[in-house]
Amino acid sequence: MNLSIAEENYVKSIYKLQEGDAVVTTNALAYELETKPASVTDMAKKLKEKKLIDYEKYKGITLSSEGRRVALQIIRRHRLWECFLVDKLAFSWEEIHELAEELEHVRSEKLISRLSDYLGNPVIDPHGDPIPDAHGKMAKPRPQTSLDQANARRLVVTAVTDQSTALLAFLNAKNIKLGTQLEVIAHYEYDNSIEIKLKQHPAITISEQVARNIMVRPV
Amino acid sequence: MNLSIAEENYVKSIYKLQEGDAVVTTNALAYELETKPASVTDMAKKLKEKKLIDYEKYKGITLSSEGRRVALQIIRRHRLWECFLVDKLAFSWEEIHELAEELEHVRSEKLISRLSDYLGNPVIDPHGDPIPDAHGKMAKPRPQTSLDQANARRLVVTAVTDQSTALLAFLNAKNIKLGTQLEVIAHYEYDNSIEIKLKQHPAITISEQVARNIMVRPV
DNA sequence: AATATTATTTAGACAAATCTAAATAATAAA
DNA sequence: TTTATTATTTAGATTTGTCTAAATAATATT
Repeated sequence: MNLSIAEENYVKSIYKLQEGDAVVTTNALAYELETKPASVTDMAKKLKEKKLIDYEKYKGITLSSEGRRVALQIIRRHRLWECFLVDKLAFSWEEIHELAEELEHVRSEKLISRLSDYLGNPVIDPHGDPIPDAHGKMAKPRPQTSLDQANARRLVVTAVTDQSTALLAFLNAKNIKLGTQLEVIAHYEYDNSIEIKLKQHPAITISEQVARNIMVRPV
Repeated sequence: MNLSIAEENYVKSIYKLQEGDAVVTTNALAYELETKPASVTDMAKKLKEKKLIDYEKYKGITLSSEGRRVALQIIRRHRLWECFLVDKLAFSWEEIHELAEELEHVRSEKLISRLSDYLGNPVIDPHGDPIPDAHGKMAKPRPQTSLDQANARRLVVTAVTDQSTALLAFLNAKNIKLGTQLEVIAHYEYDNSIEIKLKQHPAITISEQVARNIMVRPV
């Protein structure tokens, strides 16, 4: 089946919003894709026609098994390109998403399998997300939470949700980047600030606002 | 200026057909892009509006200086991706064109400059064509002719114009690939067949039809 | 349960890129 | 130079993906 870029983006977003098996609403999908609910309804009819989704009007959207297969292929392409951009072209993790967003639409099984081999068949991308293999199999996503909600002591940074230059500059100054390991020393109830320590650095205190935008997982 | 993929393909084809300064006709461009003359006329109006081409009705098309700049950028992207596919992913020269055709439309100056660095800033692509630098400067295209019209004795294979599997299989069997050096032993006037010799191989005779589809340059 | 609010869909329109068929211009042939 | 041929353009239609505004369904509130 030959999908347009628009159709691929819909499938990918539905997969993302489903998180397992939840039904995706028209409005949620419109918000995710930065489009209008009416457009989503139009596209839902097309994707149903192509048997990529299950859809009955007013009942929401879920991927069919074929839709899931297609979504995993797209995610595989996206995450492999992210690896390439970071490992080979030395991009930083905050720059890669939008580039991978374009590269992922080049549909060639052979290209992707060679790219994967070339990268050493990685199983997680630079954000710590698992990469589906050629058959769509992938490891369970790592349990990721924002730093302000993490309850483990020893953590590793997996992503930053706010891409503002102000935050990135702050993180840069504090030597916090993707893969940085840190230890939570204390939570201060008064303002919900958090004291953390990086190896070979003195402990620092960060605000709740910053902590909310740093994604971590236990290490 | 933000161009669509369709617009980029038109600009690239006009550049290709111009070969210096020739005026490109509506029909020639339609044939090149595998579309209809009426569609070319429509697009010509749009590209003129965007000041990428000079166009007056019934007078044909030429690129403006801005159009030439854009064309060279696209060609740069295309040829760098071809280098990547061959050098890093071990694709063969007959597979890379259509992949590069898609990759070239990812528009990021930073991506392309890093890719170029990563590849060692190559100045010719796997077909022997020169790669424009970031400012659009590029070496003169090498003098390329089809094997049946070459007058030099010692030649190197730079491209194959017919991508049919039959021809590729034939060339494979005879150990002829991109970069293969060969020597012309004789032209037979009777059927215009050509006798050639590869290093460490016995001389072989190839038909005019095959020779017409092998591009070479003097070595 | 009736009403208000929110979510979703339909109807109709639009822009981009294409097409076919018909009209017109340019060029070649008689 | 008139006629025939070929090239190009115009007019109007089509497809894809989108939109706005209005209508309808589902859900929440009083």
